[in-house]
Amino acid sequence: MDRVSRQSRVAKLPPRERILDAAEELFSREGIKAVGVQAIANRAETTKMALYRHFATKDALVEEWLRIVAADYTAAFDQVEDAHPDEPRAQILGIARFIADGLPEISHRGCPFINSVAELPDRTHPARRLIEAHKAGQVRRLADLCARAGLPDPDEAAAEITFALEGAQVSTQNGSVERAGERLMRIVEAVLDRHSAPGAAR
Amino acid sequence: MDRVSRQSRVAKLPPRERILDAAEELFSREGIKAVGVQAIANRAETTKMALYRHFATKDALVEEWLRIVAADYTAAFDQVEDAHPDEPRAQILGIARFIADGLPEISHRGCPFINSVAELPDRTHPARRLIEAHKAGQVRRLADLCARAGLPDPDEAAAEITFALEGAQVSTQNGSVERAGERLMRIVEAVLDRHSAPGAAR
DNA sequence: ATCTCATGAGACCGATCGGTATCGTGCGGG
DNA sequence: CCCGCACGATACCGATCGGTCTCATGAGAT
Repeated sequence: MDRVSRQSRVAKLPPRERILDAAEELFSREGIKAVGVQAIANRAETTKMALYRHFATKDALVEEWLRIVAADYTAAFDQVEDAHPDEPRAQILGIARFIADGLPEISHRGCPFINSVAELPDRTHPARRLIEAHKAGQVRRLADLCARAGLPDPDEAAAEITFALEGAQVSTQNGSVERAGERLMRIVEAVLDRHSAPGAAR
Repeated sequence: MDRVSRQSRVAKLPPRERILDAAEELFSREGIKAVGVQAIANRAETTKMALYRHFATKDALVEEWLRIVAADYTAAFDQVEDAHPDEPRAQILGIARFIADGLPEISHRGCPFINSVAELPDRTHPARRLIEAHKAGQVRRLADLCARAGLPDPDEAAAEITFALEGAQVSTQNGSVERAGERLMRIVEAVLDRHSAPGAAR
């Protein structure tokens, strides 16, 4: 995610890095199918040949791009957890805050995973497998935090929080809900409260 | 939504209908960009020329397809509301039930609107405008029902329900959450309870 | 019986797709 | 010093893209 801010122009990085930067920019802005390898090479100020020297196929580049995005998310979540050691509730809220704060930037462009899955209907495609593994890992991670927070049904709580996180991104992308960030935070707090309330299991 | 079940083959419908049926099938299964007009014509057992006699461009066909899908959803919601006249809470739960019941069918294919937005990054594209208008209308509709149900903050409640509906579809598509339907229903019930509770405004 | 017009069939267009081959050049390590 | 190798530029490949054109045919209305 901090990969985007790199200036990437004057002090030229090696071609492979420039290609990945260009792919990040173009894939997340226009979509996978809408971007040709020539366009990526142009934006990376290199050539198609150089691209194919580092990546076997376009699909392999897509996969590597998604692998990096997933790693960035995971690293960001690690950082949030480290900021609140042994405070699972604060860690969950920190993750929600991280997504909420990202909404304005993501606005109308959308989550790269959600968008990419839409373009990868084949569940056996390596890139799609990567996304599904990443998302499943995030849900497990949330469930783990919920368990550590002492919630009696951590899987249910994690699922509810996940729905809210994904829904907030989708609804921001299509502009149907305003102030999605604040609402997202309120929802997550409410989920935590409801699940930790003693007799409130419906 | 019932358009899918049409047999559409032996007792041939007029070409325009067959083309729209083929578009529904292929666009929702493979995505917009992944499907060529030739493939649509083939599946509709007609020709590209016939297709272009009824639709000015591929984009126009995409737009018409989405218009029909949106109308189908709206009609389904109408039907749910009619089934529970003057019972806004039951109407809201009925809408959630409708989405929850659709999850297994949608499974791994995803919501056509969410998927299409991912392939339409240009917010001025007519098809994207149509989707955004539809989604905004659904949120307004939910907020209206929430208001009629006497909830003190109908916009907030509608946003929370919307997040849950969208999130459930996304998480079902990428396989990260099991039994999403049951969980969706529990969330919506909890949102209604929390917002109708007297002193519970945080 | 005839006229009309939507249809079906298929060739064709320029552009672009993902991917490959060729060749020149320049920089860095032995 | 010079040799190897990654790089850049360019041309090319077959396939497919969205979209157009021509023409034969067939069913319905008059």
